[in-house]
Amino acid sequence: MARTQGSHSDITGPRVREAALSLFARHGYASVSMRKIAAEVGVQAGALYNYTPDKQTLLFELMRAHMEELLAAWDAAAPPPEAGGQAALEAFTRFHIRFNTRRADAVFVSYMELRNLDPENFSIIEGLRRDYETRLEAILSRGVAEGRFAVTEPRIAAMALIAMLTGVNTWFRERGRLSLGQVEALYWDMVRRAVANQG
Amino acid sequence: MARTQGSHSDITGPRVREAALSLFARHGYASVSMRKIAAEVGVQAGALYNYTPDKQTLLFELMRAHMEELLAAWDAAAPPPEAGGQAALEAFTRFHIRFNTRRADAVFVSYMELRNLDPENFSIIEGLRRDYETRLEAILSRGVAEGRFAVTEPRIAAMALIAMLTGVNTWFRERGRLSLGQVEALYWDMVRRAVANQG
DNA sequence: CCTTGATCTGAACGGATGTTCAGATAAACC
DNA sequence: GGTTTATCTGAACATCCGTTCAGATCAAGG
Repeated sequence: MARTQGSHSDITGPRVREAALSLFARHGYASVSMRKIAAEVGVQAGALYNYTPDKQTLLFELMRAHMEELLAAWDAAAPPPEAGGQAALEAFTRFHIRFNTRRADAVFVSYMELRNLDPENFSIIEGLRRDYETRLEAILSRGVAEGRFAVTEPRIAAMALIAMLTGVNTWFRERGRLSLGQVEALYWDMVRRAVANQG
Repeated sequence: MARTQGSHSDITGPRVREAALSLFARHGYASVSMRKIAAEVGVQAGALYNYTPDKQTLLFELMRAHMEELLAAWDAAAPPPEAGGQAALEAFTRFHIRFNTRRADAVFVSYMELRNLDPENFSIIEGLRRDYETRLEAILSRGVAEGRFAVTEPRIAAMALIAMLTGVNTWFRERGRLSLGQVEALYWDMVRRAVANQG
């Protein structure tokens, strides 16, 4: 087994993943060869196999790591259960925009390359995605129980809101006209009204 | 030039495009070889070059046709300008869901394969996409002028709503629990409230 | 200082890729 | 019915693919 001791592989491993993520996001998994990834790292193609058993696993591990970091980050940032549904929904909205815009490559790859996953790998990633949707669905249901939200189909509303929020990535640029805080406020306004009880 | 007379090429041309669209949607442009498309049509790979100059043009024409049909279909379905912004927004919402769910493959390809387009082809498709967003932006601005919508950033709201509506494609299935009409109603409810003036 | 073991190179493998083209095929026209 | 013309085949092309592996390299540990 490689990487068991403190050699420079502890550096090269992350560099392989970074190069792969960046290239997969820009050109697509199928269009990026192991030789191109190796060239980006400054190494020959064969050396990559010290860090991944094959190309498919490299893709899968990138996606799995991203989804698990997403879930862990939200679980760490979520308000306590005694907070109201409204507060939780605002926190979720702002969290999702902030987290996803900082990891645009990983978000992009985790969505676009699903069909290049082996069936077993696909269902694992799909399961993690469902877990994330379920977090939002629970918030919406809580708000309905409190009488503050009017949402007849919480699961579908959760998917709709996540799609809307993830869409920020297609146009947001760090140095654009609007700051991240302004974008969060704009979207939170739409989210709040979309599910509010009195409208 | 091929296809100038009434031979069976008038049949084969569309069959090539259908096979390519279906395969591109399922496996991705880069993963689908000309030989696989040819096999789906029941022909050898070389024969495809009677219908497209190369693989890139085949992809581009699929995307261009889809975007132009989308714009034409909306322009034909849009309420007259004297109709209110609210009526136009409802029409847009229902149109977008209906049109996109019936052409899931084309929608999928036109979004996922953008990075596999040559730069010139990319900017043409991007322009058509902007045209479509502008249609919705104009509706939102009209509603604001009428005092019925509260939208401070119509362009961003348009992109947000389109992202939400297109997300239907990721989960909607023809024979699922909800009919297309019910889905339209659910999303129209969220769209209406997200931009409504009084909330 | 010598051994150990992780890491990398460079070549090789079988196969797939987009595209071209000479020649076969067959349908449409005069 | 013979000719034209569109269409298709089947082979060939140069190139790239993921992956393997014997041997070189080189830093660390005893």
